[in-house]
Amino acid sequence: MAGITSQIITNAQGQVIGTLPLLVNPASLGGGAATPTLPLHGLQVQAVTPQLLFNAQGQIVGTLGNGSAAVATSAASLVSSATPSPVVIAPQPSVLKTSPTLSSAVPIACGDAAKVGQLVSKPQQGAGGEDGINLEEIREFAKNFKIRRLSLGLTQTQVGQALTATEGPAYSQSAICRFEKLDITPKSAQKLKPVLEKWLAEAEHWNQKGQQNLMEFVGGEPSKKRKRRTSFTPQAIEVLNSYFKKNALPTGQEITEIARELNYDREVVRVWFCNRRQTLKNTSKINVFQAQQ
DNA sequence: CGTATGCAAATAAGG
DNA sequence: TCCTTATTTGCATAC
Repeated sequence: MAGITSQIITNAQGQVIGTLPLLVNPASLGGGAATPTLPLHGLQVQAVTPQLLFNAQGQIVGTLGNGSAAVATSAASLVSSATPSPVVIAPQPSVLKTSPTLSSAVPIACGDAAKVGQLVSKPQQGAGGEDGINLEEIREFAKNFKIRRLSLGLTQTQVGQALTATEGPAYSQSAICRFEKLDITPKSAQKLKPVLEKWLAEAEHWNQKGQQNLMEFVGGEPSKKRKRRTSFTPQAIEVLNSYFKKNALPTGQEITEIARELNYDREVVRVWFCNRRQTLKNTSKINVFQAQQ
């Protein structure tokens, strides 16, 4: 049935590290939801480096040449086709419903939002998501982004750190990874795309002026926008849980005291209780439906 | 070492 | 100010 949308280049670990542009998603039926964007990425504008694609290790993993898309079969292993689905669909450990007996697709509480990677492979949405988001375009960009990032010889971590330095929201390696894999909601992707687009263009700009400039650009300064995630010690968790067991909704005064005792920020403790309540509620909700079996 | 991912901290939005 | 609900995002660690 479904053919191959493009050739996927993977490394030895089986991770996708790039693709060879071939066709653009033929899946769509007569709809012709063709993207206005060109099938070719307009990134060879700058021939900073040859038209070769390297991975972080400096291995040649492919070329960007127009026409002669010869693939260098060096140490890197190329897996063309053989992949049933163009986009990897995350396992999504969501509630499994293997029981054919009852086809009750009860939307237990808040089902997890579908990821771009899953959505993009579908023709249309049903109801609910009236998003005017161009998933195809995002998918295209994500693929493109990865190739260009690799061409600059940058890692996800470097991008994440650099992004934290520049204006706009900060993101971690995880975020970059998820964006590239499209393991995020369309909304998030839509928000991230312009940020990455702008940053990447700037990075390429500096790279042209010399790799030293790129590294300078990448090695920005802190400038954190989002509060760093707190990591509670196991001991603190224990204490918090014991308090929670006694009273899940402590007063402001009590929160203040607990925070002082554990030596954590008051706000952090308050949020911990909020999240704890939420988790408990969701968990029990699921159990109600999943009780049997 | 770089990337992928589970769990949950942080944030957004509406009371 | 702080709650709830829904969601986004990152630490820690597995791969």
